[in-house]
Amino acid sequence: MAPAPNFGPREREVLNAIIEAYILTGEPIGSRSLSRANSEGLSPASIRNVMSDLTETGYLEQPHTSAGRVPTAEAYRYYVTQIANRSRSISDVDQGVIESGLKDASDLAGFMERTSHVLSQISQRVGVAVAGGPKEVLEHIHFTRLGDNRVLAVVITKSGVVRDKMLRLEHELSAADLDIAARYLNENFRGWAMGNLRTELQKRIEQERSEYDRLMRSLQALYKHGALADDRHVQDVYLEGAANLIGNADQERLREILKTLEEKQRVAELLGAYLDANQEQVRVVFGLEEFEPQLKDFVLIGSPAKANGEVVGSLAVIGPMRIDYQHAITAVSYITQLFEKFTQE
Amino acid sequence: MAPAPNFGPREREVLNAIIEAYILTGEPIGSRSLSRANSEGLSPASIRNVMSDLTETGYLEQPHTSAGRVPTAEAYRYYVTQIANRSRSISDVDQGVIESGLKDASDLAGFMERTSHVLSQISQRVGVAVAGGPKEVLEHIHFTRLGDNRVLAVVITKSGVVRDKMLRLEHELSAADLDIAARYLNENFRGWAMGNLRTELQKRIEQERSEYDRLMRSLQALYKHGALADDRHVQDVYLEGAANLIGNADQERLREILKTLEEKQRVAELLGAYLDANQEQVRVVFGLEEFEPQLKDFVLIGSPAKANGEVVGSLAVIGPMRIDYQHAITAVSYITQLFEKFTQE
DNA sequence: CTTTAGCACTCTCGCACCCGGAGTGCTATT
DNA sequence: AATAGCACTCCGGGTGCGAGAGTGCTAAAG
Repeated sequence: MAPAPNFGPREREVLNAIIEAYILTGEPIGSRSLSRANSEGLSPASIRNVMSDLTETGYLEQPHTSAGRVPTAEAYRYYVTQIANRSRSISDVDQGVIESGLKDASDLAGFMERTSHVLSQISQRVGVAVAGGPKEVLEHIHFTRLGDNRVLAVVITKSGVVRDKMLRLEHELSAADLDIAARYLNENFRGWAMGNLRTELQKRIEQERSEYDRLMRSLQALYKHGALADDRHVQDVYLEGAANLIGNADQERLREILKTLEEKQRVAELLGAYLDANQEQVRVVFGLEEFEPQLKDFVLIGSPAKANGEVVGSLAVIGPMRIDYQHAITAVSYITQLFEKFTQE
Repeated sequence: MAPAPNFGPREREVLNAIIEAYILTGEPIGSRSLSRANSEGLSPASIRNVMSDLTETGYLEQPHTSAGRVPTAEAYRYYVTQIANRSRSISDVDQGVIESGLKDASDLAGFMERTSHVLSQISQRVGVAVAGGPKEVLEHIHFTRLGDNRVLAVVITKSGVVRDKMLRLEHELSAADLDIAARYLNENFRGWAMGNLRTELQKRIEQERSEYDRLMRSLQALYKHGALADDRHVQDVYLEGAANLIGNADQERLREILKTLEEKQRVAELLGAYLDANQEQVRVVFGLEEFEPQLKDFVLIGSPAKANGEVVGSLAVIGPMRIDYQHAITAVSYITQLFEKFTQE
């Protein structure tokens, strides 16, 4: 509750010890076992007093009277601020897992897929990687006639995301018309962010009142049918490790969670909502239930993925609050760096 | 066991009744309740005799003595042959679900994604849709320079699958070189199956001994780096409804199954292995454990998806043997027809 | 005033036990 | 051949009990 907890060193140590023990074992921690584990010597009774205080200030909970204590969301929040100040060097074994997992990724899609895999492996939770978004920059666009009034639009962005969409037009457009439209877009908009491009193009189409301008008519038809993709359909989501959630909840809850995570676009929105383009570090977000009630007591550990300074995706671990934060944070951080190297020209 | 079961009408009826009741309730079926449900009147004792026979011939099992009977794989196999002869008309409500679920699919990827969703919804099991494969026919290929020796290859197939791959070449190729290579491929190989195309191209490259042929050198570089995609990386897999498997197995088993289904390429292989290009109907496959031990006691209900006569993907429902076969079969069958309409020129 | 030891109390969990319900197999009867 | 009756089996749920772990409180010790 208190945003700036008034802990003495005693309280802090006990709290940290409880959190770490709980993350390890998953079972409520009692004063006796804690005193035994922590060789510093501090009798169970004293620990009990501290625990009692921490329970009152809302950092600990008891599943039932005469059970051990369990950390609350507030406790984890505090714990993470502690961790942020520690050394952030990644362990050798994690580094090995990541590099061997990502080494033969050749394209962006492959990199993202492997990233979600590696993240789930290291964290033993759910790994997510999202590619794309409205900030993506146009590299090249191409239209292909498929006959029967259908056109396939392929958009390639600078970071290497490829987006294709089949359009069903009302009227036939000739191959020449399509070529002209593509050339116009490539020449005028190469290097534009997709979001800006869409609004600008819309403006130009509206300004061009002469109904007989052949090019503009083509563009309008193509644009109207979504050749440049809507914001929400422009993201690839790679998600792995759902199986790791088994055992953390009862069946009904588990089913709800899996259903939620299966809606990949929703997951992409989640990351988008909580990860900030300006953030420099990995962010740990509690309170996901504000966005999605099913994810109560879950935590998001994520970072935007940048290519040449622009955000082109995000990486994250999602799981229950009982999670090895140190591991997860360093892993996300490390992969973020690899991503920048991977995509830089 | 017996490939041609020597059932009298009595046995057949009892067996069918047991299977249907078990599919409905999921609990072992006893003679008493069966006699009560089936108003035809046939005393529990008589039913017991029949059951006893069926147990000996391997069509029924008892979880333990003095429990009801449960159908074996053999029983389901037999049951499905029965169903194949019944009316295959789809129910109105299923039809509604399918059509509303698929109606605003504009491109192939969207269609397949919705298909997996709809299939999982109707069957209450796992829905799978796979797009692509070596039989896909080339419509158009395009190369884009991305700088730093990297080239993005985009392959569009006749049915609308788009496949992109980023290549890292040893030597730079100019935009002009890439255009020439793309034009060569488009002019010579449009309409070829990707599998044949690859082998033919390889042959031509080898025949062309003159090291100084610029075009062939470009093609070789592009081909070597997989511009035309390997067989196994050429398939998009859409899988939904994993959450529906909860409750059908204990936690450990469930975890294994989810892990297995997360390996999408493996799932694609599974469908490829059991669905035959020549089959005209929906196929029901038991004994998946031969392919993947984790899928013991699971069943595959699937069909290849054809576009203009060529197999370009597959649709299926996967789940435990206790499944509503009638529903699932008609749904897969119906969507297969929709798919053909959707893709035909 | 803080820390610690002691003690009574509480709650869960595992185990043994019992009993009712559902189902079976067998036998005698129609 | 079909059925009614009957003894038997097994699971599952409910109950009772004791061990273990943990707590809160109080009183003594530093």
